[in-house]
Amino acid sequence: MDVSHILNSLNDAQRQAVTADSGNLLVLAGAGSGKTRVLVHRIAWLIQMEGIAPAGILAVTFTNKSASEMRGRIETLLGHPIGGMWVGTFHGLAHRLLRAHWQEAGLSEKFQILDSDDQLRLIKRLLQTLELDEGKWPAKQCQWFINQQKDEGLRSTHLEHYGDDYNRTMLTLYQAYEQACDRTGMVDFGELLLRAHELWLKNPGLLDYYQHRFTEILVDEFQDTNAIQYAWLRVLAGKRGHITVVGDDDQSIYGWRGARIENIQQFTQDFAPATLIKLEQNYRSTSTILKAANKLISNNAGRLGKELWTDGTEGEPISVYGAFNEQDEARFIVDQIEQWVRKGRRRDDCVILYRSNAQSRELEEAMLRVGMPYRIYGGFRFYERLEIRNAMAYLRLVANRDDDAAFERVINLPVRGIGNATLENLRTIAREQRVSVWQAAQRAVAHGMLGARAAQNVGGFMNLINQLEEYSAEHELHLVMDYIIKQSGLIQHHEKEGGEKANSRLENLEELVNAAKAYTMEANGNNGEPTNAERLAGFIDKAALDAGDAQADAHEDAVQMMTLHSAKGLEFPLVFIAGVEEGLFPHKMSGDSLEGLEEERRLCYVGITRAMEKLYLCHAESRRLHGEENFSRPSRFIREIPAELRQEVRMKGQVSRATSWQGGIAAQAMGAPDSNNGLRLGQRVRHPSFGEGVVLSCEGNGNNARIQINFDAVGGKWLVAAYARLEAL
DNA sequence: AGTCCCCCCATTTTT
DNA sequence: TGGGGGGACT
Repeated sequence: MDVSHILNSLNDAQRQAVTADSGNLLVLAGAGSGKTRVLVHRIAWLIQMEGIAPAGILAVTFTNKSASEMRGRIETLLGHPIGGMWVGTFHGLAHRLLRAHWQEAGLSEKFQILDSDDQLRLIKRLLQTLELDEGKWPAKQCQWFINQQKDEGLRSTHLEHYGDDYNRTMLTLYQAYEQACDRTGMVDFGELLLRAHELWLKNPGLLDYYQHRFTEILVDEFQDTNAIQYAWLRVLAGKRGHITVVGDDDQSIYGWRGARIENIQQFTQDFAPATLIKLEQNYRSTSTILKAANKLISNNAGRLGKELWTDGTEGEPISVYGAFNEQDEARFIVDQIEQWVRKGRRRDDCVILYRSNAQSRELEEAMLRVGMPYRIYGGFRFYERLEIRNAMAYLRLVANRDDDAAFERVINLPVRGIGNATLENLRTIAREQRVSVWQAAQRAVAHGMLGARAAQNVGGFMNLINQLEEYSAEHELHLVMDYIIKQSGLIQHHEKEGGEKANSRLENLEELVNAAKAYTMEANGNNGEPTNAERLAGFIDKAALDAGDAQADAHEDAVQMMTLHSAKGLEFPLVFIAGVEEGLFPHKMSGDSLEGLEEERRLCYVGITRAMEKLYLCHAESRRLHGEENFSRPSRFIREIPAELRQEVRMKGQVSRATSWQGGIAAQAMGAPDSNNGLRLGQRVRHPSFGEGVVLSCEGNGNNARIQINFDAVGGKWLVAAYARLEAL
């Protein structure tokens, strides 16, 4: 068989990885080394050369985006649809299993996915029911606790029944939460994985079937797997299964949400015998950028070890700009991008990366000031938007009356005179009779347990839902969606809000109708002819599992802005990393533990390796944070890059921010207006005891003048100009 | 039921 | 500094 189309475009290491004997394989794939390509080509190799049936292959990713990208690339390479192959996210695959085996998994046939927002709402309600003080036990923290347990594979029954107040409270809550989910057939994200794992353990026959079916398992971004994902894979692979994992321990940046870097570090032992292949040739960056990245990451301990190289050019040195403050930093970056654009390059090719979202504001303002188009990644995605969630809640109730989360969301939205007292009544009934709130409402209305008005309003709402269901039985999904947003009164509700916001909400609702239509076509293509009810349920699952895109309009040539985390996997010719300062990056919340610091360093490694041609690292002497001025030193990460690869960008003599920042003022304060030996803002100075620093600002005049200096060694200080004995450098 | 005000908080994000 | 959430007030 001709395999040239699979192997031709590959380098030696890639080819080795693609053609490695069927068995356990760890591909340690550096940034920009062709990781996805190897995965895709290996799948093609297994099918076309090893004779593995597509249905024998399971490919796992973390995000829907990479799953669909992989699916597309496999189909392109094979030249035909993937057939029986399973390609999806951990959660998507777990969901698929649970839908197929809901009985064995101990679930209701109509179980629904509880996303984070509904999960949080449920926890808040439980805290109230349990009469726990929400000040002492913030719902967010409780949610965090529960998810953390599930990520570790722990149910409430696994936890100790003693311990301190915190442990006992969390245990009580966790138990109540599990009961509430079971009662209403809700499955949260962690539960999908946990149940799927338990499904293996509790049903040996089923496990055996899947172990024989999936003889080849491939996992992307393996360094991001958490304990339960790892356990799930391990059980499935069993003693016989062959597993190929691809990842990069140096790009493990999600430890804080349960990812275990140990999983990749110990793979070759845990899955022995296993082959290790390193992909170190980089096709993205200049050698300068790669050297910097290599050197930086070499400060981490316990690495599997890997050194990126390129046969490309050396490129420009890495520019380091020390700004006075965050405004200066932003302006500098905008300046550089303007120059780039003037040279005929695209704004699309530029990205500004930052450690925390709060940093985006200043940058945005600088962009707006000069009218430069930009796009910020992050924020709410389509199915996370309020209006979409509201509309989807109606659809969910149509599919499943016992969906308490959906019920609570829309029972009084738009307002239909059902107040908190009525709702509390219903909740109590539901709890006491161990039924869903919908069922409680039915009983309450039937037995006259509510006031006349409340009963009428609740009855009206239930009629509406029933009516929607009747309609849905006989109409296409997108028509149902359209009917819902009109009949429910959601349109009027959002219209009332007025303004630009209302417009965009209404547009989104229309878009939801389109999304439903698109889903129908997609579903019809995949599974023959699903019934209306099946399509409806499928659409609801899709919305929960795949929140959709953050932004729809991507046509304008605009500068990209995003956090370092969300930049993983992307590449840009021109990269700026802003706020490379101690306390911000590495962030002070992570800096006190070695693991935290090393993860920050990996994050920096990720940032650097995004750059193809040119990299700027920026830091500011002073930065306004939470309303107050902070002084910080350049990040240690800058120093960890060899000096010969860096180039300091000289600070400009003047900062044109506000008048108080005009250069001459410091000199004036020194009693030497217009002097050319005087100090200006940004000037480097030496103090006999504090050492070297930079002039930041000054106040007052004559003998009372005070100068603010950010010293390298001791940080920000105000000094009386007359006594400061400063020496200009 | 809706608005307003005050207080508190403040990495990183996918499913 | 600013946003979000919760409580109190109209």
